[in-house]
Amino acid sequence: MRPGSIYAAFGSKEDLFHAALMFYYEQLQEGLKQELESHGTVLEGMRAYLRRLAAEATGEIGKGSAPVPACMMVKTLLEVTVDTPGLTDTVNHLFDRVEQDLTATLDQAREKGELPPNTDCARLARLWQAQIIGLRTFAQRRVPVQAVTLLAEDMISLLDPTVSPGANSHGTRTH
Amino acid sequence: MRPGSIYAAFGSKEDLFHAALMFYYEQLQEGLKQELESHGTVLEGMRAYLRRLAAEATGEIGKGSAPVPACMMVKTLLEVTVDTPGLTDTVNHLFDRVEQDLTATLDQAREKGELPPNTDCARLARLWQAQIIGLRTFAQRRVPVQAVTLLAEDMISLLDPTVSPGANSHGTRTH
DNA sequence: CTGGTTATTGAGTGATTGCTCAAAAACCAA
DNA sequence: TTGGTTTTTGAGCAATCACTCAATAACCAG
Repeated sequence: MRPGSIYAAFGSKEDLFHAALMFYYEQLQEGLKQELESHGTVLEGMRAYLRRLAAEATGEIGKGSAPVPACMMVKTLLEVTVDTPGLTDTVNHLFDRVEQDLTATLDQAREKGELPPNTDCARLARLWQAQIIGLRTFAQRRVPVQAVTLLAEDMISLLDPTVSPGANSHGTRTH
Repeated sequence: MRPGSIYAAFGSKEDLFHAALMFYYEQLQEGLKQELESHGTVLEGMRAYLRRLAAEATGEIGKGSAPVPACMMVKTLLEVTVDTPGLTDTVNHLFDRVEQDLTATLDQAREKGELPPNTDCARLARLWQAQIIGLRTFAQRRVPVQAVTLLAEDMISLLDPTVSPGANSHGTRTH
């Protein structure tokens, strides 16, 4: 495809990028949905999603696939400035939607009794979002695969409402 | 300053960027050192550092200062590719150094009895690093200042070896 | 096959980028 | 002040970038 076709179809580079970002978000959403559907509890699904992100980032999925690159939404968030107001709005809107998705998911978990009834799910959703961002970004480093895997497990332990941190993975469990 | 001066001083755009990254890392290091020196325990210093990052990112430092932009190292990590091998090496080396700095700091905490003696400090350091990345990146979103502040507090609670997550901030403590 | 619609292309254009360099300016020890 | 060194500058150059458009090709219902 040459530039003309693309401009005919999308209008401008920014519009194309906008469409790509939307598509990317839908893929993210789909990935979480898949994990939630294939696990017994909501929290198990979310934990599986974190593990999946770690596996994808390290390229340890089908063993033949290349590592998934950094999160497009994060990359965009870090590059937008005052002179890209359209993209700034778009990426912020998408992050809001991710937050809403996670909040709704955690609300479900709370309703099912997987979380304490007084849990502030919006707040917990932001904590999960930060973990996802931290995990995927960390995975961009040139580190052993195991460092990413263990990081995901540590995050899962931290976010698990039934595990006490005195017995967490930085101590007794390893070495 | 015009391009000629800069090229005379630094050689190339990449060399200039390299020097800027180094300087940036030294500032990071200095910031952590300051917080460690002005607090009673190592872990208190590290918690204060997380709060400081949150405050800087939201522009709530002296109330007159603009929000600190996204982390230069993270932005670089997410942008380097196979055709910028020099920068890839540099940024990975700097992340390694941050990991070593955090590991050494946590080792101190362990030696002082602030952490269990069997703590895997390198692993815990990576968890801290991921929290810092997640916090600062999250703070780039157009969200209420309080969302960032609470996120930092939640991370601090999670990383606190003396607080049980059943009594964490997403439930009983708030609302 | 035909006519009309849609998609793709090659060739280009103006703006920006990364960089160079000779000349001018600033600096500075003797 | 002078002579030599260092810094800065303006002008410019090749390459890339974002984009356009007339011409061509592909498609497709009748």
